[in-house]
Amino acid sequence: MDLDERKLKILQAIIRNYLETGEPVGSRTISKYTDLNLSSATIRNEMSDLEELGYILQPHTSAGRIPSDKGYRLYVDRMMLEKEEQLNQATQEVKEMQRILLEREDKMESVLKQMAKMLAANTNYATMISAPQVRGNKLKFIQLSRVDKHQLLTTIVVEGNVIKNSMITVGDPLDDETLLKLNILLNTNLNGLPIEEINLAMIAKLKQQAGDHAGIVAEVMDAVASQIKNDENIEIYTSGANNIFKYPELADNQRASELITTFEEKQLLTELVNETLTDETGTGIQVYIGNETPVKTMKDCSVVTATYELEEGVKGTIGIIGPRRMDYDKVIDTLKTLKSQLDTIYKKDDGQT
Amino acid sequence: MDLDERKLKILQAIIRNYLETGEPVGSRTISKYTDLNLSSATIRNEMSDLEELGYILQPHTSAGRIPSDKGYRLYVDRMMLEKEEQLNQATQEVKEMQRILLEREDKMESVLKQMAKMLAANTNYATMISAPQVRGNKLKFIQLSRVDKHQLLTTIVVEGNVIKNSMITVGDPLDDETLLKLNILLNTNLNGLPIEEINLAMIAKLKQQAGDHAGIVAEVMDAVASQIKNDENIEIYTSGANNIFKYPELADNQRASELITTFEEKQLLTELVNETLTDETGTGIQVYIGNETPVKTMKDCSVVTATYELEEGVKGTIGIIGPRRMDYDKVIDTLKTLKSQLDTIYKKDDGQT
DNA sequence: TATTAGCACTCCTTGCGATTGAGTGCTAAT
DNA sequence: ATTAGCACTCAATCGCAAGGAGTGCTAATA
Repeated sequence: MDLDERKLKILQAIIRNYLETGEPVGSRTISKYTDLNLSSATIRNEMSDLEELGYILQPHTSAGRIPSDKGYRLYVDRMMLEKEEQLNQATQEVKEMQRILLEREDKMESVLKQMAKMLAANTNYATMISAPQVRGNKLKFIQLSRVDKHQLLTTIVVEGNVIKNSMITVGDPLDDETLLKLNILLNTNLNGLPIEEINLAMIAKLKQQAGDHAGIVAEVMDAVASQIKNDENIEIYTSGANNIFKYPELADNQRASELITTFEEKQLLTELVNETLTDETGTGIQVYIGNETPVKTMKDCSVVTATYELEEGVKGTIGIIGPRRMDYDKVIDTLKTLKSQLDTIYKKDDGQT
Repeated sequence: MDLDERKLKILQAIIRNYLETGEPVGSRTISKYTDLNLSSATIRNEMSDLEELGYILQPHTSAGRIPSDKGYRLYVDRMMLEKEEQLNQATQEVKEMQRILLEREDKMESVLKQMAKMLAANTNYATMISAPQVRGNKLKFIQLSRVDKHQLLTTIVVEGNVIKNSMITVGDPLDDETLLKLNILLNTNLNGLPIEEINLAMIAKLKQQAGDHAGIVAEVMDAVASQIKNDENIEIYTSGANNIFKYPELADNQRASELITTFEEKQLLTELVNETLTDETGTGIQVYIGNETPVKTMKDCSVVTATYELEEGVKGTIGIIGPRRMDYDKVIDTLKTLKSQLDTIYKKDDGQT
């Protein structure tokens, strides 16, 4: 037995209807719904077949049918194919984001939050956005400055203009000359170097050259190292977690509690980000249905993600989390638009910010 | 009619029992519960009085009594008096926090998150912590550095070692001498100045002295200004929002959704922080019961807050949000301990970090 | 006079059976 | 191959009675 055209149409009708209502859909509904002009009895027979094939299932005898994960998967895959080439134009909001993201100020945090918020408001689902991650971690600039007698400020800039500061407290005040020497020492040795390539030998050498001020060098290196650690700790912004209460199938205490924790702790979401960033498909849009999602607490949800690329190697993930019966069509459209616009930044003026 | 000793004891018994069970408590329960050895009938009479006085209320006829906000208030106030002088010693965890907070690195963010988490885990309520806020906003240090040909890095340090960076893109590369001049110009004019005192006249003067590079000065001033704006945007960390699901009276969709939104958006929580920071009582611990809380979405909750002071004028708020029938005793103890330990930092080595 | 025992009354909760209604599967007719 | 018709299933809903926790009131008691 195979999926002929008619079965497909019926399946589609079932899914569409279920997405709208959230209720199991019966044969009579479909017999009116589709343009096939078939009686409910015929539909019943077809539905029976579809169930046998695993595309739909019955919550209990004498109930209507609901799509299975397999059914959703088919539906989504077909939809993705249809959409393949169609590119929508960007809204004004997206253009504004583009502008601000390019500037890469510390406004970025608030822009991403705003973006998550906007998406959540538009879609009625929960959303998350990971801040763009810099892969190439070359040191671009290091500087020690004296803030007052006992305090030095370390400023570290890495490729992609990620800036990091830290304060160092010193016992004896440093004079200008020493400070200059240290700055030259650090910059000539470290500038342009990928952080990963800084090894113990190099640190030892620097310390030796710093003489009395080896302690300061050590603290600077600590600050650099913590940059790497920070890197594992992806920043993620979420919004619209409360939207899960709009879908009864997610709103019971048990599930809601788990989901809320997931959104609040964000730790688990990093898995999702890592997953999407590595597992590249052609389109950059990924759909996880139910158990397919890498985050266990979301096994009753569907997750649609898009990876965007601001500059070469500077990538982030946008995710929309909703119930299985999410409006895939709209969500994928929205993400596709957003993604293509964000990507445009990179393609427009290649390389340089 | 007044509250004699016996009425008070009965009220206390009702509240204690209700805190434990969450169920309306009847006269028979109390008659066994207390050491007063009174029959349930007597208790009934007293309860009737207590209800008339507004300390307790009945969800419906033929149900037991539950405490009213007024009842809780009396209970909490009395408890606070009893606790007045008793100071508990700090746990190991708190001591560790002390150490890290003192260093005021960018680790602070993760420490505060950790702290919120720990509190939530210990108490089974939702928690929030606001990052310590600097009041005195004197500029301590400004510096422009060249990162590459077209990019300048502005580093601004204000009192309390809050650091801010921003990138400035310039068309024509600046030579070292110009850069040095600009740095001297900015520092001699602005160093030690409270941000509020920087006015248009001063900016105009600086721009004039900067000549060709007035644009750069303008951008630096923007960065300084955004420091003030940031100030309004208090950083708040939350944890344990999922705990609200443990209390049926908060766990219905309507309420849960509102609360979750409050925790996620955090915007509303700043009101709470502002409230607590201005409205100082002696102890620094505040208890808002039900409608007393400044955040409307929490009208069915009780909120206990503590303000802590790391250095002079550097304050933050810790809050615990739970149901009305929260274990006030434990919560207040915990917060009191934490607060006193954090405050100790300030009192130990006054003024200087 | 304060306390208590007793009793009628209220009203929420629980359980249970009957009813309803949407939907199916099967069979026989078209 | 399609459809009409019918018996059957089963979750959901309703009504109702029983149960029980708790109150308020009254009259007896110490």
